[in-house]
Amino acid sequence: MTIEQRNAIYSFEPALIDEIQKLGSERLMDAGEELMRPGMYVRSIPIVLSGSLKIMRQDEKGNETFLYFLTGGDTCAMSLTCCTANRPSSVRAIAEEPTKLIMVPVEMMDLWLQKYPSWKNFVFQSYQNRFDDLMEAVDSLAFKKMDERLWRLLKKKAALQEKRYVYNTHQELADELSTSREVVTRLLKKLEAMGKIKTHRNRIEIL
Amino acid sequence: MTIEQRNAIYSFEPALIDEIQKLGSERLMDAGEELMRPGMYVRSIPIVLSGSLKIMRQDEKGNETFLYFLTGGDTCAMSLTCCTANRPSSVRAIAEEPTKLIMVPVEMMDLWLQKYPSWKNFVFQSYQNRFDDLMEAVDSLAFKKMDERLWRLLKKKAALQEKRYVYNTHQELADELSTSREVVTRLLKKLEAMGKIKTHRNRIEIL
DNA sequence: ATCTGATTGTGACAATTGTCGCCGCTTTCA
DNA sequence: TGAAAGCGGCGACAATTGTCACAATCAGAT
Repeated sequence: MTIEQRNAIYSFEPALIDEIQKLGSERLMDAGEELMRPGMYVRSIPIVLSGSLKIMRQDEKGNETFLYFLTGGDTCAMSLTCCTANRPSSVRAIAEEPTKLIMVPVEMMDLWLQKYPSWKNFVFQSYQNRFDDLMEAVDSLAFKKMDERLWRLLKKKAALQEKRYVYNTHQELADELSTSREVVTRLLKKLEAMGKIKTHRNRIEIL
Repeated sequence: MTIEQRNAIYSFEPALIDEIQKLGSERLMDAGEELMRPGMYVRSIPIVLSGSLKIMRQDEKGNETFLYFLTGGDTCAMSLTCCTANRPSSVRAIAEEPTKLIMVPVEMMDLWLQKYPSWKNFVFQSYQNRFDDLMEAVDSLAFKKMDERLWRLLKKKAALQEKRYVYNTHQELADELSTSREVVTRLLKKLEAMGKIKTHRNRIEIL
């Protein structure tokens, strides 16, 4: 997928697309590769062209919890704010699958905000979408029990790649839910008994 | 506190201050009064002049959880996005104490973004601050046990008004933490035994 | 083929949190 | 003054989640 195709979604002006292609640099990431970690200073804004990024929050002791996914056309709100304020990231971003990004230098942010209405819309739309995503994460953490959180995570992962299978170990899922491996194993058994999934090694089938 | 005094913080241009005063309308809220509820359409952007707003997330079943406070100079990021996109609010905003707001008509948003650099900075700064606040809320929900969440909430409430006393019932605290009254009572006893607080009727003393 | 490490399964138990019932005290208001 | 409602305290128990120990199974490397 190219930036032109994304254009259809956000109606970037042709001149803006030119600039993005001229000044931005493409980056290909393998699944599991880390784009950003807490404390890191970000000097360019990533726009996802294809694949997906998993955004995680980390506490001081290294515990993690999943926040949301970024997919095609999305950008990281954290980058937008961190870049402009020159502050370090407070989240971790990992490629969930092979992912293609275009990295836009932070210097363009301000200029384009003035110059291109579509860029301004894109930025504001991104903030709004990320707020919604965070609200969903808060709902899950505050109101749902672990079994439902696990089930929702599995469905979201399956939907991402439009596949029936989720390729994760119990430990990986536990890390994303900030719980322990045994708990995930236990709840997966429960979901299996309920007929919602079928477990395999390194792979879970959504029914 | 007037908009001029906040000006020192955000360096609003004099012309912008004039416009805010001319076009905005002041609103006084009693403690506990509701400014916004989920599903409500917002047609003006509130800027807090004095006092504080409590922002809560609600799920479909009416459970609530505290997200963050807005205090002097803050504005609601939800309003910024909801107004521009004409979408209903997804949070509840309640005055935590007697609170003075200035309500700015949403029509000004776009215009001022072009016209006043300080407004643009203000808006972006607000997004960033609210993101930070939400991250703190997520940390609390994902990584902290109830006793520490309660303790942090009490400290935050005390700091808000720079007082030793927090005037809340156990039930109110339970609602903000999305737990039950008994649990709060139990944990308050524990905090009292640890010498961190002293409980009174309708009032908790932070030591 | 065998070893090794990663993955999954399981039982027992502890800690935390949620829920119920009931009590006594205080405040409010009729 | 008396009733009702709100507030806080307490004990018992259930449900959920966290933790530990250990076994069984699978996949890949040598």
